[in-house]
Amino acid sequence: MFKISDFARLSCVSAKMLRHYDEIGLLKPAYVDPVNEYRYYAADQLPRLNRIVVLKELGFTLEQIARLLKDDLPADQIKGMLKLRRAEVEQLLHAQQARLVQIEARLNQIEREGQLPSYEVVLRSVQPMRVASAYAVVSDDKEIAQLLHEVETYVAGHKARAAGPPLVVYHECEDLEQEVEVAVPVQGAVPDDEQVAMNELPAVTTMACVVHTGNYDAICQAGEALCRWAQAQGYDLIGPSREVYLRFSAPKSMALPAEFLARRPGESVTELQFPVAKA
Amino acid sequence: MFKISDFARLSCVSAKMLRHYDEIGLLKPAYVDPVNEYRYYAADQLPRLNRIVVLKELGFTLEQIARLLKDDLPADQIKGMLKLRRAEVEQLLHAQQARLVQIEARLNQIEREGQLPSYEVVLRSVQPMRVASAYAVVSDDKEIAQLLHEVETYVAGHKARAAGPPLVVYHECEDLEQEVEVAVPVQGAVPDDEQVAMNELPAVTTMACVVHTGNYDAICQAGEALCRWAQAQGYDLIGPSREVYLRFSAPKSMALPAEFLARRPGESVTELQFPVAKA
DNA sequence: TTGCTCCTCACGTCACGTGAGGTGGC
DNA sequence: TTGCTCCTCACGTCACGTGAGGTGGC
Repeated sequence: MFKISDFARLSCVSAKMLRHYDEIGLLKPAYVDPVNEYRYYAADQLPRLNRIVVLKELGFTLEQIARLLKDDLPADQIKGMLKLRRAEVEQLLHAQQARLVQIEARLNQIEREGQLPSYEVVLRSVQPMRVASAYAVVSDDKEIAQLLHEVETYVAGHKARAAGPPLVVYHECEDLEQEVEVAVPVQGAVPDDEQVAMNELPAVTTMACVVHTGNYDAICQAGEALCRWAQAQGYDLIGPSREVYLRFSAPKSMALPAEFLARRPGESVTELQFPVAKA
Repeated sequence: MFKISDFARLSCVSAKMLRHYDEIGLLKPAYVDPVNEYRYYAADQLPRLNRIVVLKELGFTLEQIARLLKDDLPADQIKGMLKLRRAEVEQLLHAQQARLVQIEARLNQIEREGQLPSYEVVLRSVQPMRVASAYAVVSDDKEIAQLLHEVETYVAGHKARAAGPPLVVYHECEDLEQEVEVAVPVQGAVPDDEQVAMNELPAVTTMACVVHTGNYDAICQAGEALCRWAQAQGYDLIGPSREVYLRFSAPKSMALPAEFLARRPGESVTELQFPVAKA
């Protein structure tokens, strides 16, 4: 019989860990002195402890190890747990590889530009959205702002609550003529008129997003950053892109109603969203 | 300004996480209502949050992210942290790959034998050890047991405390003649005589160990398991092997003193130790 | 007798998730 | 007014590490 520190030395497992394994019932000492509660381990407990150590190195949790070490556990179940673990490790492996690629991309990028990128691209999935929206073919941002104002006024006029920031969906582009859908998410519904109607924007599984802050005229920079990112990561654009106005501040050149501008102080904040998929 | 749930929806970061980031000072809301403590976030806080999300995906801790986001952090430091992270990820990657190999080996093994292996091999490093030991050329286990008894008696006779289980080091082997060192670790020292002397067993960085329980005559099975393991893992034997008697029970054929046997009840437990290195 | 070893709490780790219980806002 | 949202605790996670404070063993 060995005292805990001797058994710890023999097995290269710390006394604290041995106490922990005792506590959770994974490896009970062969004998516990009833007077002073000293733990005593028998030599033939070492194989079990070694097995615990090895299974831990394979990445099993202590709870899983306890299950694996039940002596009546059929080989099929053991195989099942190993296969599960294998799948998890493969998963982790791919995640780490992806990480490594991202880190290296960032290192290269910082090498070139001397700082963290000005635009961060994040992937997310967006839910379907009920919107009041108006379609139009426009060639100018000013027209979009104007239309947006109209849709918002219409929604407000019908006592519907806006359920999120307004946005524009860029449907088709021919020459300089752009078909856009100017949309305001709403809870509930508003009646249709000739211009505004209730629509549902579809869900998008993988949306690449980038936020542009400041002068709206420079938003094309954000778009370029997003395109470069998609290219580098091997993503393709697979649907109409969106522009979400998280904070709206119209360029000075736009003559918009004063009350419209007053409600949107500070620099504009716009999010570009590109539906993408791996090429 | 957005309420926490709106900002959570926009960013795909849970409200709980936002509160957490507030608490640790990573992302404070732009405004907190002094009356009801409601948090309000500004649209232009989204780029920072996106950056947090992206850096988290790279595997940085929140504390590291906080450091990375200090606006006066020089590019060199950012590069340094990225390189450090890259090294860690590469490390993890290799560890996962090694794991995967081990898991697959185990799956194959269980496929063949229908159960977990009877012997678990573990790697550990062993410290140098002060021992009282006797050299001998033997051809029979019985002689070893006899010699061990003599060394133990000698140590006990000089009132030295045994500092661990006795062991045998297998130094050289020619034909059937085996040069062995029978050793008892001691604290302090004993005087030398013609047979027993103080020696130091060297440290071993990588010792492949396997525990054999039960009939000592079958210990060669453990040795074979260890050899197969070393072969499969690409390890070479690089020094004299050891046999540690964690619990000694002599085969019936050995005529050992009764008092010697009486102190060692139950089945014998022996650990084989092979110093190894990657081929 | 002295120092060493063992014991049992209790707290910390890391990044939140999950209630509990209570209050403000539309 | 009702239900929704927000708030602050407090506890749990996972596998221990790190003391604190006290007692037994040689």
